[in-house]
Amino acid sequence: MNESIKAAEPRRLYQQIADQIRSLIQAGQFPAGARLPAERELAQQLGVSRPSLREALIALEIDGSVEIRMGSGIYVTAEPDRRPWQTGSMGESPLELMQARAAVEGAVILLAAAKITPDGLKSLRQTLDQMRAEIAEGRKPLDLDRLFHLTIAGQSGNSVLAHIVGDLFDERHSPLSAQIRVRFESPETWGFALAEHEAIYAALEARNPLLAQAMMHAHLEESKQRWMNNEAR
Amino acid sequence: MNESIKAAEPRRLYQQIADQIRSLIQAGQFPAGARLPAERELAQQLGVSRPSLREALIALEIDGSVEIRMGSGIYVTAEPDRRPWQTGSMGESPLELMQARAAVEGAVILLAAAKITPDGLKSLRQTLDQMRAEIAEGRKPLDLDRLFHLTIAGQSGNSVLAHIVGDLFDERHSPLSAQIRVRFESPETWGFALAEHEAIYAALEARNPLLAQAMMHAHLEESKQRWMNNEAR
DNA sequence: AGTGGAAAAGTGGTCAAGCCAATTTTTATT
DNA sequence: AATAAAAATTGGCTTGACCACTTTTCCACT
Repeated sequence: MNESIKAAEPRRLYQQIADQIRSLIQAGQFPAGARLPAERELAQQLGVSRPSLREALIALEIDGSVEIRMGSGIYVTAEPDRRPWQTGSMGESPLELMQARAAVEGAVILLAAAKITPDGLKSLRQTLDQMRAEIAEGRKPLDLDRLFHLTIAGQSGNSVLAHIVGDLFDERHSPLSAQIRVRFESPETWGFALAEHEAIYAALEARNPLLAQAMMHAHLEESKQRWMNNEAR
Repeated sequence: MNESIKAAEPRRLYQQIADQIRSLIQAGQFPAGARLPAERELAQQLGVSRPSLREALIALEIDGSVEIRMGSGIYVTAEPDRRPWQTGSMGESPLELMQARAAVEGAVILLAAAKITPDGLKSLRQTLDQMRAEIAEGRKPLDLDRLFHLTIAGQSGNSVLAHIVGDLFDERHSPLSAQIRVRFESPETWGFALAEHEAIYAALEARNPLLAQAMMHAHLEESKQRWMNNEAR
């Protein structure tokens, strides 16, 4: 384990160290539940200073890879055992993301339709109008799309859910891997998406939770289909 | 800003510092886009060492609150502007967390009931048995409770959703405020929770999505009621 | 007066060494 | 053999130093 960290990389050292340790865990050198070498020893083995290693361990602790016990040591979490789903499917995919959005945003919009305020509707109206203008000018209304969805989430009156929707939209539920930014709409399809937004808006305006949910589900399903068609090319 | 960190807390210092900085950001002392004081200065102001502050900044960088630029400074990310719901309701509460769990876990268990595997059922069965044993010995089966819920989430076959449920369970969707670790069950009520888990299990075993969802909703609602009763005392 | 380049200052990045608190292991005592 | 105390080990935090990068200031030139 004399693998010194090359200083040629632009990435911060702690990130490199953390990645290296993750690799060692993944490779089975430190199985779940195992205790890592002591900080002083591990730092020496990796050829870095102890504070730098500690920074890396913070990152690993935050992402749940390790558990640090003072006076005792650093343990690989039993995470494989704590996330039984990892025994099954392989990583996330845009389809999973979409399914998750359908599940969450479907539930969220039920709440939102029941509680939506005049200001909320007004805000959505404005967002839609701005989207229309952007599309007419040939631009991609990404931020407005986001704003539309997050405004609805906000109208649920539940900030935890709103937070989740925001994270979903920003694809922050990819543990590490999905740095790919998935864009479901393409330049040609924003018009369709806008029409679907309008249908969602109408259902919210009518304060019809089930219709709103159906419209949201339809929108997300169409969006997924459009993406799949786009990917197939 | 002479707010020294009290050393009396069992939490790690970096977490305390990170939380404090998050509070300052949330309070508007460092608005989005603002540059924090230099590390040396900020450490002094907070009454901690610079390496400890750096550890906290790692955590903040990872959760997206700040961006660290070498030679330039530490900047608050433009994140607050991207969350319109913050103009509305005020902070989270355990009730909101519970509502969010009902929404998400309700959706998740629909998927899980349709796809549950024999191994999944076996794992749930084991978890329930272990919970029973722990309760019989007067212990609080917190980890097992978590495992039960996360196993179900895993059986949804959607790792994004599973991840969300895990985050919800670990209360990672509280931006700042909910450092209160909410424990919905009390020593006396684990027996009830276990019975509710059994009902959920039975519905999953019967592969009845709507029944499973109803059982999950009932469980979470009862759990909430028990917590509220507990809080009222 | 304006501009460009170099130097200085400021900032984060990393390291070394030391001491303290918590846990584990070893040793001594009963 | 069991228990308590001591020693060793381990992580937690601090101080201080030097290096790499960025920004600001200063000076020379046009």
